[in-house]
Amino acid sequence: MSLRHAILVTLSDTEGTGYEITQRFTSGLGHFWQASHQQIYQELKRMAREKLVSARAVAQETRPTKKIHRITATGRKELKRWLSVPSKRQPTRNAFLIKLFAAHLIDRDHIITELEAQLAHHRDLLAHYGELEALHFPEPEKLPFKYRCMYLSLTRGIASESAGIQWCEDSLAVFRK
Amino acid sequence: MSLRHAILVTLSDTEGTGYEITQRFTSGLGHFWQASHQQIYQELKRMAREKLVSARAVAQETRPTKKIHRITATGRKELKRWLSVPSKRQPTRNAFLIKLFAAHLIDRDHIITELEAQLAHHRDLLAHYGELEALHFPEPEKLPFKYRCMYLSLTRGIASESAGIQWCEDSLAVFRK
DNA sequence: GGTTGTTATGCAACTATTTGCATAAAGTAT
DNA sequence: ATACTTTATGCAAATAGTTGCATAACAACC
Repeated sequence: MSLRHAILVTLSDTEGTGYEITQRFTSGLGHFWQASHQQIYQELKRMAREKLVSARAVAQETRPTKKIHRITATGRKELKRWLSVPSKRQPTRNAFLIKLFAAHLIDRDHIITELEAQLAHHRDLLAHYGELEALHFPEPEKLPFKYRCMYLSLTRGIASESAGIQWCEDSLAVFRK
Repeated sequence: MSLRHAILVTLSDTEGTGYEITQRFTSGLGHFWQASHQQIYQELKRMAREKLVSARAVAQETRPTKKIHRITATGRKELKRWLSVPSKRQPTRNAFLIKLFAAHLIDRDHIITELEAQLAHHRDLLAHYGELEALHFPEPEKLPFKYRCMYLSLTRGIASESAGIQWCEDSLAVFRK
């Protein structure tokens, strides 16, 4: 049940509508926990029912009425509780590695194409993380503790993608040879 | 729908019961795609209905009757089809990184404990992969193509865990300072 | 003699996620 | 003019995965 906790994290600083939370997921937190707007709206409804967030409707002139969600004291307490208990690990699920495992059943071109796609994706993400780093964390050593933590989660992404790139390049070399 | 394809991969060489397939997942393929026995039994039932596998019951003297599943021609065709189309990537879901992102809300000891747990887990996995490597792939350059592919998927695991260890150690240094 | 582990299967209930659809109005680009 | 994107919400159905339980017999260990 981490989706609700991820939502609580996005709301712990700033209140927001389902739409805004969806955007925060797309740009920031979503790199660690992806969620669609349908999921987020549903979860917000449940969270409101359980008093983890409060919702107030705000009518707008030109745009549809929006519902602004704010974390409650209960929500904050629940977030802290969750942060303090060890989380069990997500099960790994990587379809590409299953394919590679059985790659001898198809021809090399397919594998190379997939490997290239993986490589391109790792490179895109790494470039994106690099931009975030340059933009938000130009001097990481000088950051206050809070941003230092956020920066660390970004470095995790950078490390993963770098390792992924290296592995893809090495593997491509094997198949091209 | 990769579970069924992972099952087809395990059956592409050797037939097996739900129980045996579960074990194969636990030891081998399960490093890329985890699945419980309940899931596997259900999926096998569906796959039998759709003629991707055939099942035959085998009575045993001392043990319960078992159902041996074998991949059919249709199943093999479906596996090849799946292997040849680019797979969309699994959404990332890493609860630990959400926690780290919001780590400033709790005290450092909790974060250090979690980081140590992550580190221990990465080390365990790396050690395990190292054993698999020594056992099954002592001389990777000399492997026939099929085993070369399997070996590559193992090296992916090794690369990921190594990167994870490095990052955990670096991050722990930040928090301990 | 009792507990634990292995072999072997499965149902039922629940939670989580995905996919497809629907509405509605304004802004922006071709 | 027309098409696409953005803002803003949501329902419904389907698929996927988790958790808890149940059965049954033998083998190994203490």
